[in-house]
Amino acid sequence: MPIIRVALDVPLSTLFDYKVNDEMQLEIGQRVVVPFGRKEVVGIAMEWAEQSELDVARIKSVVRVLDDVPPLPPETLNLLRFCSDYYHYPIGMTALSALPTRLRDIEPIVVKQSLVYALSAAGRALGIESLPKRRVVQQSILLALSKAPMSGTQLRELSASAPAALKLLIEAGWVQACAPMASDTHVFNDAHALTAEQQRAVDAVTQTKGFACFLLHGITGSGKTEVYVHLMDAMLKQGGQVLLLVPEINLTPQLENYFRSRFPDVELVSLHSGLADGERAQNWIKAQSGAARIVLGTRLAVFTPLPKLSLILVDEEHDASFKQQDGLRYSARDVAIFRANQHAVPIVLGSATPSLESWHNAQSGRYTMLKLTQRAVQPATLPLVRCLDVGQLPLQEGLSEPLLTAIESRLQRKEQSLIFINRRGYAPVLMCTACGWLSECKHCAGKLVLHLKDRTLRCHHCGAQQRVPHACPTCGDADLKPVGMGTQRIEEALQARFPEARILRVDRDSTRNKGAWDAMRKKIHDGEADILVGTQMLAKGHDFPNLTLVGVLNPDGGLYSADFRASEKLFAQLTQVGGRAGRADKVGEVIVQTAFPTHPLFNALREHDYEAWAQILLEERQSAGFPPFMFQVLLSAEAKQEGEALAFLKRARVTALELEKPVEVYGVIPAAMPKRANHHRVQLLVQSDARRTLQDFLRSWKPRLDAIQTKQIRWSLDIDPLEF
DNA sequence: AGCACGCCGACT
DNA sequence: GTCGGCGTGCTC
Repeated sequence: MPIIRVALDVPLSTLFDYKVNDEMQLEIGQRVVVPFGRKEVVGIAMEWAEQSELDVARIKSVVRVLDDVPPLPPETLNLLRFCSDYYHYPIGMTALSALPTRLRDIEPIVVKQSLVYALSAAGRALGIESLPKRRVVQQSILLALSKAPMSGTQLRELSASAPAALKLLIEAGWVQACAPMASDTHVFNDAHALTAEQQRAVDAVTQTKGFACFLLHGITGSGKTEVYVHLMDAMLKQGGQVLLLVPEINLTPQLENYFRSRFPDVELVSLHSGLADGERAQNWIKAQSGAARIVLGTRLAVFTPLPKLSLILVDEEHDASFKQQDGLRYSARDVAIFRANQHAVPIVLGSATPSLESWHNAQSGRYTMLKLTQRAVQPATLPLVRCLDVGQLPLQEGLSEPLLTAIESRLQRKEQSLIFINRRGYAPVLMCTACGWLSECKHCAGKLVLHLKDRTLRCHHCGAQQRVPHACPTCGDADLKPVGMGTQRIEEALQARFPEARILRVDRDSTRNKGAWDAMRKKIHDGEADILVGTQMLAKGHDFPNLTLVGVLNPDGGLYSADFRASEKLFAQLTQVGGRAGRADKVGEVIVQTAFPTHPLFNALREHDYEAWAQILLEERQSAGFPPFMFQVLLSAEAKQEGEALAFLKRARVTALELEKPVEVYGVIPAAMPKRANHHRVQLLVQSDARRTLQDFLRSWKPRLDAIQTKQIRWSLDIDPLEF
């Protein structure tokens, strides 16, 4: 009797053997329901085996094969094996975490036939004019369908009553439902002519045969998206599928609409964690069948099977959200590169501020550099960047007079200003002026942040909250002072200074409720706000057409940080937020308040010279022996008892040294946040100048780590870590 | 990871 | 006498 080896969602690095009845139609890559312990679970059939190493009596049988969805193709299984191997994460958990949740259920899914609606021959013959004008919704549906067929979901966006109106139109014979056509041609709304640089970039990619990795380095406003769109068009013409990865869910709905408007009759799906389970599974299925030609998604979309994959695009490739910070700690950008190689298709990494890893690879010739140095949009020049030395200037509630003056001039001209401060809340800490007591979290190593709006002290690490005390808990003194600035305090200070101004605060607190961020975005667009105060949430998202001033408050934490990537991140962030300033007829202005106005980061920012900055950072990294010149793995452990976590890592360290591999094993040190939610956190870094050496070491080390007795601790390995 | 089994303390 | 605490061990 044949044996199938199945991947199951358990933290063991093995597959599980099951018997398969002769009459059962089972293919590799299919989902199967198998008995496991005393439950039935879903697994993925990974490989056939001649025989099992186990006693035949102990082997159970596959209960049933799920044939609701075609099997995962061999490339996907290989991709999963690669990820399990490279990130040293159990194969079963790797494989199952790549499936949409709904497909991990033992109940088969009902695949919805994707239908599009089009004008019928009769409908075309009659013409929209013959429909009474007062049927507004029906009119708008007919108008939309006269341009291109649309799906039910797309039509629903026209109006809430579109489904009802559509039903009437179908009954009256105007409209018919049909399967989406699999034609070789598609509509491409080619609005603008490409610049010479854009055209060169497009040509370079379309002319490649097989795998190649491109780094598209384009300054803000240079039209990277236009390059993506033309590349998509070229690949769609060849009948291919395109995968576009973006950093965050926030951005997907707008991007989705944008690409729909450029390719109105092309089936496009999005994949991200914000979708309902059912919708995500249906979209995944459309991608996996090849029906969806454009797949737009966050990092999790990188695992979606795509039979006609012909191009991968990674937008804002430097963004840290491509790295998963728990479970399978993969980098979607790196996995995407592996995938492109595996499928022998080109991949384009786009950014105005590439990660040093990618920049280094482009410099050394491993990737092909494509540069967009000209702005494709008005104004033709980048914003003017000015640094204000806070050592020389008095601050009122964190704001200097020149910045306030700049804001005032915008208010007079009815233009918008954005004040960027990466701290939410009112003040980062509360202090007793008498004894020096600071509001600290009982459960974490961090400070409690003062939120005046609801008079609470809150921990941003564990979520603990308490009322603001009336007096110092240590000495009883009543004089408690907020120290430092947060978004709420800046909002308050600006409101006091400009009582007439309409100020909008945009941070995680103000956008928590569903739809709040969308509503704010609309307000900003409609000119219903004069001053925006916000965190990095505001750096991303869409263009604000009337914004001409960006003020940056206190970015200095990123200059001399213990985190060696902090200044790389800060430059990217400031470039991104600075890029919001300026409108068609007006060059933007960026004002940075800093204690270090002569820091090389600000020089580069003023000059808009990413390359010079990257050069400085690369030299620093090389001499310090950091990535991208070194490859790292971080072993982290956390436990309620600090001693337990320490003992585990010390044991792990000894084991590492005993292997006598050519890797550098550092000492056991506390994590950047040494205590979080009552768990003490420690870590151990190992690095090597070669990926292969590090992987070779890990292959020996991981099983030994698994063998160490771990009672009360949680530990994890992070390959190519971004956060420490 | 679940989810059992298993052997010691306070309750109807 | 039982309910239940979470330690340890297994899952094809």
